[in-house]
Amino acid sequence: MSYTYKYPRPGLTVDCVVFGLEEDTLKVLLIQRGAEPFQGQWAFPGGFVEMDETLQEAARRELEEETGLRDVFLEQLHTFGRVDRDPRERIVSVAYYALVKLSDHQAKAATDACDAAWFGIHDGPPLAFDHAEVLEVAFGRLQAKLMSHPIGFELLPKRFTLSQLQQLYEVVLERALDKRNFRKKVLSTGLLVQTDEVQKGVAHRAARLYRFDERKYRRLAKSGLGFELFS
Amino acid sequence: MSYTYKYPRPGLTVDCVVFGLEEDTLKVLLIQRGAEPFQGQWAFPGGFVEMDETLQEAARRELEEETGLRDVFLEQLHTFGRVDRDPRERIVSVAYYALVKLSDHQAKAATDACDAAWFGIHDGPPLAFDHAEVLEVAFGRLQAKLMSHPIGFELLPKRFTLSQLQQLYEVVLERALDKRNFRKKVLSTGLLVQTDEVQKGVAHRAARLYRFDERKYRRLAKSGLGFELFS
DNA sequence: TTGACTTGGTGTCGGTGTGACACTAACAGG
DNA sequence: CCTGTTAGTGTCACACCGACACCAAGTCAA
Repeated sequence: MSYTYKYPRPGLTVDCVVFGLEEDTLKVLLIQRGAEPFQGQWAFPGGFVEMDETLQEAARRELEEETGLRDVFLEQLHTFGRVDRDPRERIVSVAYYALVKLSDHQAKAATDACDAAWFGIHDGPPLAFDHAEVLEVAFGRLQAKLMSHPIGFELLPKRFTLSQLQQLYEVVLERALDKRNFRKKVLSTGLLVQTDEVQKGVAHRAARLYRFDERKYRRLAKSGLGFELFS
Repeated sequence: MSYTYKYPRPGLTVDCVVFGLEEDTLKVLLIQRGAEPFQGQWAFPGGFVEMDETLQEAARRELEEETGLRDVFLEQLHTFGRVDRDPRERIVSVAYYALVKLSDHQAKAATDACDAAWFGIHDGPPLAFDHAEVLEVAFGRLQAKLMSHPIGFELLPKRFTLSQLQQLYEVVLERALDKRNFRKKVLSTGLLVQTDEVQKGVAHRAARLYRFDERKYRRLAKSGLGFELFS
C-alpha cells in the first residue's frame, strides 16, 4: 500500500517537550531512540501525524503511546522546519510542550516505557535532531508563560504549600524570590484557596496546604484576565 | 512526475497575515482566490512549502509572489491543523504574521497583484478556510506583542511623530491612551531618537520627527530586554 | 493683519505596587 | 527540654502609573 502525490511533501511530525518538577530541579522527559537515525541517542517523544487527527490529538496520542502520560497540560509551541533537521528526508515538526504533576502518581507510569527517563533541564544528554533548539525555545516559553499565566499549578500536586509554589517559581525562573513578597503577590490574586489540611510527616512545623481555584480563574480569564506576576 | 510514500501525508502550506496601518485603521492584506475551493472568496496569501526551503523562506516567497512585498517583519504565529480545514484534502498550514510600512512606498506594489486588497481588520469580507480563526489569533498576538516588544515601528515610516506612534498603539490596542503619559513612557525607554526634522505640509503646528534606535535596542535586548509598555 | 482653528508639547500629584528587610511560632526528633 | 528546621508575618521607601489642563506654534481664511 502506498500513496502518491503530484508534488513531493515533507513528512509531518509532532514532538512533545514534557516538563516535570522534582524537588528542586526542573526535568524533561526523554526517550532513547531505538532506530536510525540517531539510534541510541535521546529525543523528545513524538511521531508522525495521522490523517484523521488534529495536531494536538497527534501530540497526545504519541505522548501516551511512548510514555503512558495522559490528561496533561499541553500547548503548541512552535513549528520547526529546517531543511536538514532530519538526515533521512525533509521532516517538519510541530512541537508541543506539556506540564505534568510528577508528584502525584504519574512518576512511575511515565517511566514504564523503560527507554524513557527524566533529565535535569541543564544536564541532559546530547539530543537528536534539532531537539536542543526545541528545548531552548520550550524552556523560554515556559518561563515567559509562568510569569503571566497560572500554569505552574500543572506541575504541583492538587494541594501544595506556598513554599512549594515558591520553589517552583524559583526553579523555573532560575532566580531567588523573597518569601514575604511572593506570598503577598500570589495571595493577592485571590486564586489560591486555603484548605483545612496541613503538611504531614515533615520534621518541622507543618505548612498549610492550598489549592488553585480553577473555576474562579476561568471566570476571571473570560472578562480580562487576572494573573500577572513579576516583571 | 509524481512522488510516492508508504504512508499518507498531509499537504503543508504557509499563510501570511499581513498587517498594515492606514491612518486610523489597522488593515490586513487579502487575496481573492481564483480557483476552487472557495473560488472568488478572500484569503491570506500563502501556498505550499517547497522541499528545499525553510518555513520562513516559504512564507517570504509566497508573500512576494502573490503581493510583491519583501523585506518585511515576519514571525511565525501558529500552526493550524484541523482535519477538515481544507475541503479537498488534509492540509496543515503554518501561519506567519507580517508587519509592513504602508506609509512608505509599498502601498502600491502590494496591490499590484490586482486581486489583492487591504481591508479593515473588523470589516473584511468572509474568509476562506479557517482564516477567520487565523486572523483572530494573529490579531491577539499582535496586540500582546506590541505591549511588550518594540515592533510597532515596523508599521510606521522610518521617521514619525509621537502622535503617529500613539495613534498606532491606540488603533491596535483599541483603546484611548493619555498623551502625556504615553510620551513619558516611550521616551523613557531611551529608544527613540529625536531628529532635527519636523512634519511638512500640515495645516497646524508641525510636530518633531523621531526615529527608532534599532542598534541600541538590539544591544539592550541581548542583555535582558528593555521595552515593557502598559499592562 | 488678525482672529480662529488645529495639533504639538509640557508637569504635578496622589495612589498603588514592588522590593528590601528580620524575627517569632510551631513542630519533630534526639 | 534543647536543637534544628521551616512556617508565617508587617513596614517603609521608592518607583511607576494614571488622571488631569493649559499655552505654543503654525495655517488659513476673512
